[in-house]
Amino acid sequence: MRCEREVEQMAEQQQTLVEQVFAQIYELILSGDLQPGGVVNEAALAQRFSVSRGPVREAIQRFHGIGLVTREPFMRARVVSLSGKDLVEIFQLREAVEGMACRLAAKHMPDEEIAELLDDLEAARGGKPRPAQSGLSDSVVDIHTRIARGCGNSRIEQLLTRDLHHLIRLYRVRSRYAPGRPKAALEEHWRIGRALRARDPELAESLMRAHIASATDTLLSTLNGAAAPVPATALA
Amino acid sequence: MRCEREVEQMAEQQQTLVEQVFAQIYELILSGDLQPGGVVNEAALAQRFSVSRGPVREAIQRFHGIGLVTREPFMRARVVSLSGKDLVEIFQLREAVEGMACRLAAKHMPDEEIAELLDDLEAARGGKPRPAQSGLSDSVVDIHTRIARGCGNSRIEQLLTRDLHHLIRLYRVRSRYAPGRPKAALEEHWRIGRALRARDPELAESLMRAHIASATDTLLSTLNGAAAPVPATALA
DNA sequence: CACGCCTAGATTGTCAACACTTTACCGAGC
DNA sequence: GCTCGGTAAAGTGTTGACAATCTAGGCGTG
Repeated sequence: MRCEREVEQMAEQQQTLVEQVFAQIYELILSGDLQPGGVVNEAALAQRFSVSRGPVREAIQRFHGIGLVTREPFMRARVVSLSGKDLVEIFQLREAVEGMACRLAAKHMPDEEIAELLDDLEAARGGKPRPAQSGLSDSVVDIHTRIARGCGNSRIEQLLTRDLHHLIRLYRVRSRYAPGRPKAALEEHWRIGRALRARDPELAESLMRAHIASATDTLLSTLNGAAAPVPATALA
Repeated sequence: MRCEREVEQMAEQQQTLVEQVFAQIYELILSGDLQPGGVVNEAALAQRFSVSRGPVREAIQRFHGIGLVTREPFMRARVVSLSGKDLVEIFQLREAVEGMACRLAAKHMPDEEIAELLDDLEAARGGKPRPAQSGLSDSVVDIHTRIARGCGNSRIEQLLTRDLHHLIRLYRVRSRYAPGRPKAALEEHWRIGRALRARDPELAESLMRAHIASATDTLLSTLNGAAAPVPATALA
């Protein structure tokens, strides 16, 4: 009755090949296996995933729509390569959107989530590496992601955690921390957390914006100074 | 040497079929031929454009990436249908991003563009329908688009003029103006223009945010009041 | 030795056929 | 008469083959 691909299908959750290929290519990009600016070879990927080129092409078009891949007729598709200018632009956008997310989070985020966030910040400030909370608690995700998730606006959440995060994570793989910045960032995080607990939207927004603006400054000086790979995500 | 499709290719600018199909489907969506929530039939579109289903599928995947089309395995693809909640979320996002765009525009927009903008606002306020500026001057585009273009941050510009505009335009086709709102909007536009000319980033940003927040309020009451199609773009 | 043509390989673009899934319709049974 | 199952049709998912294009390397000519 069913074809011989049944087993495979079940193991793959009845997903479409396009979905799987999309996810796998995404992994390749994040892991650095496909580097920014590197070519995306349809045939090679198809062979690697044991599928035909059709699904691979469709997945690549989707990446094109998302903005992670650029494409010109008959030229090879390439993973986007962000210039310093691009990164600054992204950080400016983040400043506006995360500020708004923070404002909304101060209004809508549940009390317990804020409390948990403050606990984690406390632990981080103390330098202790969090008491390995058993199970897959999502309290390990960073403050920016948690605020984005807690802001109650799914479109803002998507933009911050998916679209922009995608781009910034491209440059995370071999990131190094900017000296001195993490400590200042921690202090700023702490202030933001308190503003959330105080349910002060105005303050929360302005603190977050200042926080990211300061990260942008650090980013700029890093860009101008070293030719080293940009530690974009280590800044905020 | 060349194949018999040469003529056709030349006429179509050597574009890829995927590109053409993408553009044509986009037109169908904007024109209301493909309605929000409506199904996107691959075979029908392929036949309509005289291509095979391959390019159509790839174009649809790109729309999926952009967020204009939703898709579930083996279910038909559908044009996104925005709920009232979605629209409010989009307007909140716009408030943040257009505010930032306005701030940046106050810093970076060229003097002559600002002057031109103020001229057009003046004409609009006077009620005169602009002296049909010959040629394809882009001064006819609305103030929001012009500020987005003039902010100097291409990513913000893309988000405002492409991604979000796409979504909002879905609901423009048979839009009706909210009574009284356009006049207030015109006045707010005017104030924003003056803040730009004064090169006051703080003021420009806060005015724009207030402008969009006010449009959001109107949107909300429209949503709660009438069941009529939402005149989203007529608000700001 | 440099430069340009030009041929062969690699890669992308398009298509038509086939496999699979859902949906809608229709008749049997209660 | 209504519901439940099954079958046909419509639609989506996937594939391999073929066409068009770009790219790299060899060859001859100046």
